[in-house]
Formats: sequence, C-alpha cells, structure tokens
Amino acid sequence: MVPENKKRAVTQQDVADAAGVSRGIVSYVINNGPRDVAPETRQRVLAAIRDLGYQPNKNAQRLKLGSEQAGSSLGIIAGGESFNVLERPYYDTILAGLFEEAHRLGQEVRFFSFFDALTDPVFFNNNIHADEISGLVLVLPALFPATEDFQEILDKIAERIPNVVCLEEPIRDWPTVVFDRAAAARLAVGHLISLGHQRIAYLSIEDERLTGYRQSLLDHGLSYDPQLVLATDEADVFESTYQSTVEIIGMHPRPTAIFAANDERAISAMAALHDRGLRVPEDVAIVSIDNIGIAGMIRPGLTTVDVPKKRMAAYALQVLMMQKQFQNRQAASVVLPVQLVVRDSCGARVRRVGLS
Amino acid sequence: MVPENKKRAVTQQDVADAAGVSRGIVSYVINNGPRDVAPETRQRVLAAIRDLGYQPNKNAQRLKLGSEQAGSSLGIIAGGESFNVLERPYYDTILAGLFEEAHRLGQEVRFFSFFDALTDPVFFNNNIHADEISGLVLVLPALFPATEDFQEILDKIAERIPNVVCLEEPIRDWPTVVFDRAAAARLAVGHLISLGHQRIAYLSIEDERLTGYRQSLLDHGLSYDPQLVLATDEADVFESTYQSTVEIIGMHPRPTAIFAANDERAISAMAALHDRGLRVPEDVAIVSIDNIGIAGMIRPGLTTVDVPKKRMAAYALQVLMMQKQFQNRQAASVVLPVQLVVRDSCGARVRRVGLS
DNA sequence: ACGCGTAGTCAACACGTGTTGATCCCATCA
DNA sequence: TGATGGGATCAACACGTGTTGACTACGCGT
Repeated sequence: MVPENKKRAVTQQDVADAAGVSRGIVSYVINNGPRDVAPETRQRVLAAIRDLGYQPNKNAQRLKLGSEQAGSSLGIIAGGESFNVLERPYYDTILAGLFEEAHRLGQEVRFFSFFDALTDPVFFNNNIHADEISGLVLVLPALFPATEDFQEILDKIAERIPNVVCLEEPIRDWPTVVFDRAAAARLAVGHLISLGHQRIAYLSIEDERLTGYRQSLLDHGLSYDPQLVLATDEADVFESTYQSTVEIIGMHPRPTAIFAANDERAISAMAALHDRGLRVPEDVAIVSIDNIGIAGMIRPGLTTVDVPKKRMAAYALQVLMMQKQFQNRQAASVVLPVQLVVRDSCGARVRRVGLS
Repeated sequence: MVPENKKRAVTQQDVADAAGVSRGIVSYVINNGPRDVAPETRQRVLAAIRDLGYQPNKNAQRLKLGSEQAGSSLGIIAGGESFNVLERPYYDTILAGLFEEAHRLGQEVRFFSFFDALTDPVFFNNNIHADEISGLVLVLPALFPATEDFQEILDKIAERIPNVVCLEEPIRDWPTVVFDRAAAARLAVGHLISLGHQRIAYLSIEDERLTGYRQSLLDHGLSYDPQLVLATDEADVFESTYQSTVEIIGMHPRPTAIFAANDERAISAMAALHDRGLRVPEDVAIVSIDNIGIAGMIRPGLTTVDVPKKRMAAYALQVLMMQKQFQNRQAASVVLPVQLVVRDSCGARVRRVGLS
C-alpha cells in the first residue's frame, strides 16, 4: 500500500497566511470574535476562508471551550438484549420522537444500543465520555439482565453524566417518563366489559397493566381468575403469545374476549384465532395497548389504547433540559394520560354481547 | 441561579501529582506507551487513576492524534422528507443491520436524519465534520427534493468525506448496494402467473420493478396493459394505495391478482379489499416485495419476495471498509439476489385459478 | 507640539494529550 | 576505577483553537 501523502487539513494559520494577517484575526472573524475587525480585513479573511475551503477543527474547539460550550451531544441508549428495538414498531416511534424533539432543540444526538453501551464495559469506556455527552436518555424495556457489568456501568453513568432520564422503566432514582399503564389497562378492560364481556383473558405483561386489569374487573363486579392471565415471553413475543392464545381457545368455557398487553401481542393472537377458524370480533373480541402504526391498517382494525409515544419522547427531553438548567436539582417524573381508540377488533361496531 | 463551582475534570497532571511522577509517565501507563515504565511506578499510577476516577479527554486525544487514529465515527444519513424512516418497518431493519455490523466492526456510528443533514446547510456545517466522520452511508428512498441546498451539500460531502456508500438509490458516482428489483418483480409476477392469473394489477413504484413486471408478463406471453399500473404516493402510502386498490376493485373485468411494490402497499390493498367484502386470496391474490417483520404475522400471511435487508446493510459497511483500505480507489457496487417466500395471500396453498 | 483615547492588530498563553530528545542513575564490564 | 550502556524518568514540543495583555497608529482636543 502506497502511503499517499495525506493532504493536511487547512488550518486557521493557512488562512491567516493567505490573507496576510495574524491567526487571531481569523478567529475573530469566524466567531464575530470578542474583538472587532476592520471591515476591509474581514472581507479578505472571508475570501481566504472560501478559497481554501477552511473548516474549523471541532476537536480543537471542544478542547479549548470545554465541550459544554462547543455543543455537547445528547446520548440515547435504547434496547433490550439486542439492537432489535429498532425493529419494534412501538420503540421506533419513541425513537423517532426523540430525534425529532432533539432536532427542534438543536441538540446533536448520539445513539447507542443497549447491548453495546450497558453490558460491555470496554465499549462504554471507549465511547461514552462526559466530554461529549451532557445528557442521557435511557429507553429500556422492563426486563434487562442485572449483571455485575451492568450495575458497574450504571454507577459510572451516575458519577460521570449529570443528567439522565428514563423512558418506560424507572432505574435508580433517575426521573422517569411513562404512560399511565394501569389507566390504559382499565380503559381497555372497561371497554370490553361495557360491551358485555365477562370472561376476558389477559395476554400479559406483568406490570401495572396487570393491576389495572384486575382492578377493572373488580370495579365492575366481576371476579378475578388467575387462570385467565397467560404468560408471554418478551424475548419471543409472537411465538409465545401465539401459543398462549391457543391455550385460551382450548378453555371451557372459552373466554369471549382477549385483552393483550400490547399491539404486537394482539396481532399474534389474531393470527392464532384466524388459524383456528375463529373470527374477530364475532367469536373473540380483542383490545390492546399502544396504537402502533399498522394498528389501523390491518383488518379487522385494532381497538387499542393510544400511548402518546411522541409526547413521551418530547417530555423526556424537556425533563433533561430542566435538569441541565437547574444543575443537578432532581427533576420531576412524568406520567402521561392515555386514550381509547375504537376500531373493529372489539366488536363495538358490530354487536353487543347478549343484546342481539 | 447559583453558579455552583463546576468541578473541573481530573487530568493527567492531577494523576501525576498524586502519584509523584511526571505527566508523561501517566501517558505511558495509559497507552502502554512507547516507553517502558518501572513496574512499581506503574502500580502507583494505576492506583492514582483509580482513586481519582481519571478518564482521558477524548477531545484532546483526537486533536493530538488526528481523529484518524483516535477512532473516528461512521456516519449514517437516512430518511425521506422527515425522520419517519425510523417508523417504516423496511428501513428499520436496514438501520438495525447497519448498527449491528458497525458494532461487529468496532465502529462508532453517528446517525443523522435526512431532513437535518441534507436539506439544512447550517446543520450540516455544524454537525458533520471530516474531523469526526471518516465514512458515510446514505440511505435514501427514491424521491428526494433536488433543491440547491441539497446539491450544495452533496458537493461538500464529496470534497470533505473520502468514503461514501449509498443504499437503495445510487447518487452521483458513489458505490451503491441494492437488491435486484427487476428480479424481485419477475419472481412475484411469475409466481402469480404460474398460479393461473392473467390480469395482474400493479400498485406501483416506478423503478426497475416496473421493468420486471412488464418483462415477466411478456416472457409468459401476456400483454402489458398500462391501465393496470396504478400510481401510489410515497408521501402517503397507505391512503393513496388504498384508493388505487378501490379503483382496481371497480375495473371490468376485475383483475384476479395484485402485485404490490412493497409490503406496506400490500397491507393497504388487503384493507381495501376487506372493506369491500372481497377475500384474499380467494377473490384477489396478492404478492409483494420486502418481507418486513409483520408480513408473516398478519392473516392471511403475506406472500412476498424477501429482500436481504441485513445483508445489504452488512455489505454497505464492507464496501466502506474496502474504500478506506484502498484509499479513494473506486469500490464496486453490489446487487444482491432475492428469494420468494410463499405464504397465504397468493393462494398457492388454496387453489389454482382455472384448475379447480 | 503634545497628550490621550481608541480602533485595529499581534504575540502569547491555555486547553489536555501523545511523543521525542535530553537527563539521571545504577549496573556491568574492561 | 573509569567508561559504557541502558533502564527509567523528565522537560519540552506539537496538535488547532479561543481569548487576553500588549503594542501600534491614528484622530482629536488643548
């Protein structure tokens, strides 16, 4: 390999030489500096900059200014056990919202996968520097491995990076932005009950949704039957939910409705029902939570509780900015309200159980 | 606001003082430096580093080493007219693939939206620096605005950043990684023809797919009817495709099959057919291209041509690395083959037209 | 003619690091 | 014992930039 002469980058000194001035002047011109420059000189410098195609060296700027001033980035760590957050429709929208809001705030963002950043100390040390990142957004699903490495890295984050916000799952004492899961579950289950359903199975995520499911049943005078709560595996959502749905189908008497913890699970359940020759919503009604993009495109359209994903993202960055402004002062966590979106999978537009 | 004393970061000098040595020694220890250090001294320095929680300043390192050595990033610019690539299942997988492969190569990546990076010169100048980015992947859908700003920014990329690879759409003379669109279309249409279909509508994207669609018809002795090629609007895929499908449904005689340019369009078509009381595949068969994640989860399952999205991503980075290795030498473009995935929407598992 | 303020410029320091020429000290060998 | 070598360390330079103290020249007032 011939070591072709690397063309050295153009520096302020080159510009200064070309314009016949001192280097400092060039700096003044670029930053509308702390000192004034004679109009005629300014023009000469600008011309030289244009001619040589000069571009300031960011590294030198950041070194000098202490990256605070020079525009530090905002870090986003997202994911579960792999990169695959990017391939999950719910988190996609969250991420898109984060990017949009960051752009609105003029913040550069640096994106890291959970796998890289939180389970690999070497990667963490090499890539996540307080020099470069002044704020961090953690987007972590419920279940993550509590390895020693993981805990150690959380410690480092805590001591190095002043501002951290969590989306979805609260971690340590960092402020959190979440949607109201219990309320979402109550909305979904309440809606099914109002349509006349009495045996409602739950394709579960065991968080506040379960509480909401249970409470909604009791509120409406129905009994809570643990057998109707079926496990689903976050690591293989589609397959595990499909199997659990098959179980539901085999029950006697068969539940007339299914509450799915999120839209992915609902879609999986619909597939299982379809494959067994059962119709949605005529034979089994379905309601879920999330309102991902395709929820309204598939047929039957999914009745689901809309989670304000983009607003959650926007709030997360707002909280981060607040933290930054009031140095280290604990910023409040946020719980956002949700809203039911009625489509066809619940059967509200078709019939009411027991009334036809 | 009380200007709480910013705690100055720990530097090599601090470590050196604490360990009672010269600063250079600290540098040697950290980098297993060009010079040897006495074992006993080394231990003292390491202890000091640990005690003070010293972390080298990346900006200074990069300044000194010229970011080439210090680990420069790999840039990804993706999107159409907005950030929404993140919310489109096809591009999600592409991006996930890029991140995965970058991780495998130990490359840090910096992600930019098309909107930020390619249409806003100010943002571009402020955030995309040759100092930091040694290679660039452009993930651009077919249609992008050819504004002056856009062209100007492409010029700047060309002169500042040595290595560029395009995914999906070739731009300028940069090397490209694409899947074989014409072959994909021929596979899809050929499959429908082999099932006995003779009137096949095309929910179109007007690229090599159209060529493939046309050629496949001719190859099988069918005539090409431009009326069967319906426009769809990339800016509002679902709605426009839905409307075009309604048109198809109203045709006399009605086409017995639809070839959709991608899975999103196929799902939209299925919705329109469902809403008009037509069954898939019994009344109208559907085949498309992409094989996005949900293609196998919805019912009927989507028969589609699998695009090797992750392999495309991996290849893109391979090409980038090749470019880097052989300084500026033009790297070859890559066209990846595709494969048909038969599910239920085509009807192959149900019946053959005219044979039952 | 002299003093003085000011607009404009230059030289020099600082940011924190990697690296090299020079220095010190001690062990080894003639 | 004196010279030699080399292991270990230090001081100093360089990377490219932002900023401050010092310097020059010029205009103005007395």
